[in-house]
Amino acid sequence: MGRSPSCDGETGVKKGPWTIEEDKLLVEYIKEKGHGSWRRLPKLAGLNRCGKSCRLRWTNYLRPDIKRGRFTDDEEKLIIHLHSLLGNKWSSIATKLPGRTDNEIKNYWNTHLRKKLLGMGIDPVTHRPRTDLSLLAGLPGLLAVAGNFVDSGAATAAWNMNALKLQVDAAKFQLLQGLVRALTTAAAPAPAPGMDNLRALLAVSTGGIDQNMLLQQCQWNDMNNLPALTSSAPTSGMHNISGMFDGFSASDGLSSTELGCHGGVSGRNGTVDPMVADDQECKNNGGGGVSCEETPASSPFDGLQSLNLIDDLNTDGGWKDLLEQMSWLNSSEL
DNA sequence: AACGGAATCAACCGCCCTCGG
DNA sequence: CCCGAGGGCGGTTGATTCCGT
Repeated sequence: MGRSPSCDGETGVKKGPWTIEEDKLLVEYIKEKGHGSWRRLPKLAGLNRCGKSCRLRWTNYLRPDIKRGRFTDDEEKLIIHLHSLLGNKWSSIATKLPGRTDNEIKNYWNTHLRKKLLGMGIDPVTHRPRTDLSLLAGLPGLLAVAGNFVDSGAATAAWNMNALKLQVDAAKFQLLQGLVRALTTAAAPAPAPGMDNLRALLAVSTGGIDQNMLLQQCQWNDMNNLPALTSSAPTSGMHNISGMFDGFSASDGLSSTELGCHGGVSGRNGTVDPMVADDQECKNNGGGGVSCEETPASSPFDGLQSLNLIDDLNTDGGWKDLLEQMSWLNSSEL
C-alpha cells in the first residue's frame, strides 16, 4: 500500500523557514474558517506550501495556546517522569504539559534533559543508574574475590597499570562488563572458595565495589536476596560465560550484542540485548534459581562448550593467558 | 575580529494508523 | 472487506545562533 511521501504531487511548493507573511496568511485563514482539510488549506489560504507543512507550522508554532519560553523545573521533572513511564511517546507526554508541543518536548529532551540525566549518571533510556563506570571502578575487588577464577594479584596489578587506558577503550570496557557480569552470576562447575565469599564481600562493599550499581545490574532487590552461589550450575551464568567468549574470539571492534553488555546500541534493529534478557531472568526468578529458557537466539548457548572453556581457564595460567590475549596485560610487567 | 565547533530547534521525512467511501 | 486519503507521530536534518579560542 504505502502512502506517498509527504507533499508528493505538490511540485513547486515552498520549503524551509516560514516568513512573517506566510504565518499571517495561515493564522488569518484558520481563525476565520478553521483548518478543515489540511491538504486543501494552502490553496484556499493563498499559500504556496503543502498541507502538511501548514499543519506542522500551526500545531508547533502558530497555535494561540502555545506556551513559549524556558521549561520550568516542574515541567522538567514531569517530562523526565513521564518519559520513564512512556518512553519516546512525545505526543502522549505533551498532553500532560499544557501549551507545550510534542516537537518542543522532543527537542528539549534531546538537547537538554538527555544530557542532564547522563551527567547525573542516569541512563536516559532506562532511567536507571548507569552501570558502566561504577562497575569498572569495582573490577579489581571482584577479580580479587574470584579465587580460583583469576590470579587476583596479577589482576589488581594489571588494573593499576591499565586503568587509565581502559577508561578510554570502549571495546575493552565492554569486555570488562561482560567479565563482571559473568563473575557475579555464574557458578563454576566446582565453586571456588573465592566465589563462595562473594556475598560476604558484597555485603561489606570492599575493594571499591559499588554495591548499589552491582545490585542494579542484576536486578537483585536487596542484599538478602542475592542468588546463592552454589554448584547447581545456573545456565544463565553459563550463557554469560559463553557469550563473553564469543566476544573474546572476535578482534577489536566488538559489538555490545556480541558481548551481551548494557550501554551499547540495542533495539534499533530489533535485536535483543542479552543482558537485558538476563536481567529479566534474574528478576523473574527472584534472584534465586536461574533458568535460561529464554536465552536470546542472537546469543546461542552451548552449555558443554562453556564448561570446556571454564575448565581451560581454570588450568594453570588460563585466566592470565586470556587477559594477555585481550592485551590488558603486559606479562613482562607483572 | 575571525574562525570553527557545538548547541539549538524549526521544519522536513516517511512510516503507521484511522476512517470513510 | 478493501482501499486510499488524511492526519499523527517519532526520527532526522540543516540553518542559525552561541561560545570558546
